[in-house]
Amino acid sequence: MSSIRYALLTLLAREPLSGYDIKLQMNSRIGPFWKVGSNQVYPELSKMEGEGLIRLQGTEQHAYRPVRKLYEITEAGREALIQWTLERGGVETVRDDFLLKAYNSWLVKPEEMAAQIEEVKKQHEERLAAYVAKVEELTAMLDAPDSHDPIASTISVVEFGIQYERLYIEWCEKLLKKE
Amino acid sequence: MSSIRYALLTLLAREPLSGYDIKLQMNSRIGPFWKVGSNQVYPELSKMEGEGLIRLQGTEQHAYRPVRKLYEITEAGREALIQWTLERGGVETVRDDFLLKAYNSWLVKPEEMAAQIEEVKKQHEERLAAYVAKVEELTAMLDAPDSHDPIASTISVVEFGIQYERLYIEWCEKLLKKE
DNA sequence: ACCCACATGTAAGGAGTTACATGATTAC
DNA sequence: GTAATCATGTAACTCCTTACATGTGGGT
Repeated sequence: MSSIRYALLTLLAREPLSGYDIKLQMNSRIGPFWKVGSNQVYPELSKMEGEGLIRLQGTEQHAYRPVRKLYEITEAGREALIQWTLERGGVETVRDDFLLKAYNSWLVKPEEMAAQIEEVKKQHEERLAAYVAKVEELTAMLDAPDSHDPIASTISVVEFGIQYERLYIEWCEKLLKKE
Repeated sequence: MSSIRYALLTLLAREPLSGYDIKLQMNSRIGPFWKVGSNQVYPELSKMEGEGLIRLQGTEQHAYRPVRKLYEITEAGREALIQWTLERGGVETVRDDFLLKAYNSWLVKPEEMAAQIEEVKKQHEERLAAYVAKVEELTAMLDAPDSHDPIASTISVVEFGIQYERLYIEWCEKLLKKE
């Protein structure tokens, strides 16, 4: 279960990063799929360093700022990540508040629900636009289609995001028609 | 934030239920969207009873078994649920392990990843079949299309599930082609 | 004046998982 | 005899969210 550590390793397998970098990438690149707060990143990095999954590559100091600690993945970390990647797990629960709210739509006035649906739809349209831009950016970076290129893997995942947002938007439209 | 209490109220708004009933319904009807364990259900029911959102409708005793406590929603509970339903919230994070694993596919041998993808695809196909059966069952129960019928709301949510599983399966197939 | 970006971290608490405890009954 | 179903509940634990704390420079 404990997947946050694999989320960190996933990013570190590609390039050395600081805790702050990881936090930023989580909230943009694989953004809406995974999120972490600083409270989880820093203690987890320490733990993982203690277990030999990552090591401190070096530190940087820019003027007045706190020391920036760059971590890199170790061979043991890479192996642990590969093992986890091939491990099988159960299907996840979706756990989306709005699905529950839709389940309650029979309780409220149709016009009030419609306003709510429109709002949710708008949020997902914004995400869709961000994903589409991301895929275009990534595709430009990838010259040859190669399944061993990390960028190709990233594109696949973001494409899932695009399909998901499209489905969500279409579903919202179907709900609006029913009201 | 997204608290379990509204999930309980959502079910109780439709019919009086015991904690055990709620647990069962969570793991079948709105199943893979939400889940609860008994550790959460029973304390939360007590809390909600104390706050006047639900009340004990009565108890049943079948032979040797523990007393079955049936709860029903109160007017205050209904109002709280309606308010929450119309409240706006942010978009949720998807948080699916397999998306992270796919993000790591560049690290592993294509044939090993393919086996993993096939396995995941199979799990989602099983879910899809369950949802399709559920929708058919619900549609048969609904005679007139009416947006104030709770069954209509349920169908909408399960239809989301169907679309989601289909998208997941198609995405798996696309991954397999890329390998 | 005030907030944001940078970069590390801690604290408090709520949410969620896994396992356990009771105890008779039915099914393999 | 082993497990599952019914029905309640507790215990121990991990995970995740929200907020705080530090401290300077740059933008509005």
